[in-house]
Amino acid sequence: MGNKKVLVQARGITRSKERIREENELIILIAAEKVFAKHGLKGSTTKQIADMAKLPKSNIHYYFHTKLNLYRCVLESILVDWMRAADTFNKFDEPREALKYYVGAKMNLSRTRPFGSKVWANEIISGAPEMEEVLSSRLKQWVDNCVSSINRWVELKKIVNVGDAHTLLYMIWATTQHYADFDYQVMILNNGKKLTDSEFEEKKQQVIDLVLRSVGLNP
Amino acid sequence: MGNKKVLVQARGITRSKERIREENELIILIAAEKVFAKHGLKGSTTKQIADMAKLPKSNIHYYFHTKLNLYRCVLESILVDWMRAADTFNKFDEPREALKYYVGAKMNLSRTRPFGSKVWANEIISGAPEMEEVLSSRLKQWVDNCVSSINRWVELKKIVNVGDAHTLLYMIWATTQHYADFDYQVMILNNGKKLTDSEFEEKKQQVIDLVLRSVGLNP
DNA sequence: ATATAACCTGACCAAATGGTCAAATATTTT
DNA sequence: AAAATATTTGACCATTTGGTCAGGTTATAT
Repeated sequence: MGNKKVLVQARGITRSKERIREENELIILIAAEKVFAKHGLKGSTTKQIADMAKLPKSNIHYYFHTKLNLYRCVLESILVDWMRAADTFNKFDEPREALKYYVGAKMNLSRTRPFGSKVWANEIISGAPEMEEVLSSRLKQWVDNCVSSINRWVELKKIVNVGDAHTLLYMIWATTQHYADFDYQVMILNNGKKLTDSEFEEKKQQVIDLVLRSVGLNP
Repeated sequence: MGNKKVLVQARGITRSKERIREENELIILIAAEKVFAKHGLKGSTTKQIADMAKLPKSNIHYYFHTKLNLYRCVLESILVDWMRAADTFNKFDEPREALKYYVGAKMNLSRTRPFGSKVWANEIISGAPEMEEVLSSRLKQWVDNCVSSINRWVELKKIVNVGDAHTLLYMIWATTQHYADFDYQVMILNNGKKLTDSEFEEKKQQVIDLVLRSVGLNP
């Protein structure tokens, strides 16, 4: 069999260098997100991540050099999704719509990316050693903006006076993220069964209704 | 100087064996709670705990044998406080009082024992490998009871129909524990300053009001 | 007083871990 | 085709870690 033919055939099968890097980095990021979610930064080992990614450990270091760097990349990648969900808050002027879509978006994120939420939770619980800057700059700015919106709604008598707007925001964050971070507990209290998609949609609507009523809006 | 006198004097200063064990176990438990809160089970080292307790590492092993056993003891000790707070829920028949005191008790716990809350959060996020039994027996039973109370209130038209009572319960847990688990984030968004006692009392009242309104009660 | 039991701790060890490296293989460029 | 570049991976290493242990000190029972 001629080498050329084999090579040509191989071309169709083998991946280009660019794709190889892209694919492997993604595989590793996904594996790392799961492992970090379960064990935190210090508790996770590169071996565990390698096994989860079904790659040799050296390969992890080849693409991300150090565990800490990989961890930061995971956090960065999660941040992108979170910021997109955060945007929905400012897409609507009316509190009913803004809150409804924001809470919905956060609930969806907890459903689709629970490991990411857990990694963030772990990071914050540990005192946010790697995310200090993001928190006090990007997040702070977004929150300040958000707080202004809520205060304006209060002034316009569109919602009741909730006191400090942060309290409302924290309630929304905590409640929606609970379904990701504490999914294991939720499962146990759901008679040991994971929430089905339709069950989850129910909960989502219930959370939205609770939030709307909490600011004096009738769902 | 007679030996007897020295001995008698010494008696007043030295601790009895019983007290020594009591005191050291407590010192170690408190230190371990802090370290586990920050790094989780796998991420914490016995050396870190020893340093925090200002005792040699061997001493930690002398009293608790293994890291895992110490971790379980920390969880057990936190559970006692949590169960006490949980009791307040059933002390009142009227939803307004029951919810007010329960939310208040949970907020107080987040304030007084934030490290304990973090250890629990870490444990649940990691899939509750050590607490499976407690969750599916003791906690499940308490929650079932709680759900019944809420459903009864709905039937008696004392609160609005919240759908699944678990959703309300999760909102309360998540929101109150947020002030412990994410205290670092709360601090950063409070312009980098920890909440003062009076600020915290304000937030507590605001959370209570949000919860009451969320079930259709006018605070 | 003396024996016994509990407490204390530095020295030590086997296993695990993050990371390196050189050599092999695969793709791309010239 | 061959030189250059990128990927792959097993072998290896220094450090860290949970845990042990022997030998010491301190309190208590007889």
